[in-house]
Amino acid sequence: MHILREPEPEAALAFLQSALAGLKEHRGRLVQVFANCTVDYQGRAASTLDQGERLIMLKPDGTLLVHTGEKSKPVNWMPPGENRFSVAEKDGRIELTALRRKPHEEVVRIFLHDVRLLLSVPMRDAQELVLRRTEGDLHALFYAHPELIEPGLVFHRGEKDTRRGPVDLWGTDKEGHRVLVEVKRSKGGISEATQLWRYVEMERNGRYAVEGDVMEGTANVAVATRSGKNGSGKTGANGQNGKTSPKVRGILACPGISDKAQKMLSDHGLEHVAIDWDDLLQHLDAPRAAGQATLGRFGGDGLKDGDKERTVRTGRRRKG
Amino acid sequence: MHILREPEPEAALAFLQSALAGLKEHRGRLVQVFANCTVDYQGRAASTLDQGERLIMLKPDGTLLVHTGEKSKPVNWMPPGENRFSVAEKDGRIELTALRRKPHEEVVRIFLHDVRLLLSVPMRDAQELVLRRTEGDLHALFYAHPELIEPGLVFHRGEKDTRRGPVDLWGTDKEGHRVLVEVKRSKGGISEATQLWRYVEMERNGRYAVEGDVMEGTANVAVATRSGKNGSGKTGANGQNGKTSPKVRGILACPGISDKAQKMLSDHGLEHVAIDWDDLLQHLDAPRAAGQATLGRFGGDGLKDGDKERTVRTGRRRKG
DNA sequence: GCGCAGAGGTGCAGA
DNA sequence: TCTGCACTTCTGCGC
Ligand SMILES: [Mg+2]
Ligand SMILES: [Mg+2]
Repeated sequence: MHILREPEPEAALAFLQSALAGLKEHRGRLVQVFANCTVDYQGRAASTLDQGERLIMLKPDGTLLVHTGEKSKPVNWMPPGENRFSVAEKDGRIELTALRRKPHEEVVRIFLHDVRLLLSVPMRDAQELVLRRTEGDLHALFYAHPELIEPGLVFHRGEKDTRRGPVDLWGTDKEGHRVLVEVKRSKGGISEATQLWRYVEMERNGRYAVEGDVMEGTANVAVATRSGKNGSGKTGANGQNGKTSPKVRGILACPGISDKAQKMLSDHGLEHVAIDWDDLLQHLDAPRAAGQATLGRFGGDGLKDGDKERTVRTGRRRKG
Repeated sequence: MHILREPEPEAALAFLQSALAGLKEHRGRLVQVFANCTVDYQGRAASTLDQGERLIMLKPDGTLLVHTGEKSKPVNWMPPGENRFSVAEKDGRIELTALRRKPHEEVVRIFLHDVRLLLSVPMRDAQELVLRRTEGDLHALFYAHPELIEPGLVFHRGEKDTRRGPVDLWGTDKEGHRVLVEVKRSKGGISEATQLWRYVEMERNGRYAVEGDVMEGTANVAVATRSGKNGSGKTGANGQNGKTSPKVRGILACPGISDKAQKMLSDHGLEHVAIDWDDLLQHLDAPRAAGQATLGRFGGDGLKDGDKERTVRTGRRRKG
């Protein structure tokens, strides 16, 4: 570990040159510069940042972060990749530059007016984050236990590709109707409702599936029926033009939904199935063994009937 | 500035207690801990992270960041807010905890097994980032110069609220037809095309505007015409059922578009107007005075005719 | 490399 | 506080 406090410009330059050269040594080091600096960025956008005290951080994978004393996001940065760090002296001040060519030509130039502290610290870390309560957890759970969405439902596919992107779950209900389910880990907004509609609209209209252009004057068949004045009433049949069959249903499975989202669903005869994470975690939670998510004991319970509001739980998942 | 290298647990504890107490002193300090640690998180989701060397960073605004030697995003974190940091010793090891109640109950617990370095550094910074080439720059530019989108176009509103969210620009073309424009700073994907469709579908169908439910059996009128086999042909009139009038056009103004997005637009008779940032910046770029974006000299040039591909440029904008 | 979609997204503005 | 939305989003995954 190397530390240099309040260095003169020459010493700072030497330190940084050495630190950059050794950035990837011995499983990698974290290099930090506390300095009064200005920052210029050019790339996907462009920015300037006048003089102030910030923390500059360099990682062995090419990551550059510039943090101020506020907020959780860096004020300037460069994502990891084939980035080239360089340091040079110009007119008596040190210029630290990060440059990349891919996937966009980008450059961050940092002018160090006054270096307060320099660090180079080895970072050994073999562990990976284990994250639970992800959308993937819900996918696995619902796929294994479609009855949690609705009795009689069967899923044939996860991540089924419509021609408008992949829908989370793809199945058939007990009436034999096609069912598309889009799952969200948190409250659904209008964009999530719209995403579901994008998939369902495609599946309801074979016309759109054609490679070429849609014929002029043809009427769009996507239509909604009443879906309950208060949003929790019986959804009833989703009105659909008789020409397209069988009926295609769309379900947004998530905890809660905004008013606009509910309206969007209603407009197109789509449905919402509510998820309760607390219930889910309370019932599951147990299995701590490594490997795949344990979707063990799972009866038909945890399923409140009557108003398309249900309950579930999750396993776990490794990040990355 | 305080530095403590390879401290004993007792010294580390004392340092951290003092550092946390003085976190907001004198315009704020940045507190860092380099340590071999494990991390537990509970909140919107839940995670565990086994032992490894990481950087822990605390900001005066409540921000907590835990960085590994890889990636630009922290492996664990807590966003700024009314967070409470605390440190304590348990079974001979130090536990650093961050807790918040709003907007969600969340806690990050960090167990420090071996502290390598402790820092508390003052951070004075009065400057704010100036960012250019934002979507907002395009909004202002197009609003002031609708001819860059299309000759004869007039905008009445920016950020006009449809009942499905706010569309960027709202105007009338020279035929007297309603035009909705959604602007994107980078290439448009299927979700951006879908977003535009969400707005246009609403404006084309007064039926959806009704507070109550949509009637069963009504046909959706949104329809596409041929929009060119190669996507660059004459868009022609967007076929629309005669019942809804006047015609409502939708334009996605962005640099480039994916195939699926183009198909989505074509399916619904929506259009794409291409943006060329290089052209824009080349022509503008000049004004460096502070304050509002200068949308000065702007003729009808920079507008390649013939295939709904045009050109523009931007001003600048302050972040926050 | 492109494109889609999730994220403990974060940050912001408007109601 | 909630909602919609941009973001130099980042990041993972599939094609
Ligand atoms: Mg999905
Ligand atoms: Mg917009």
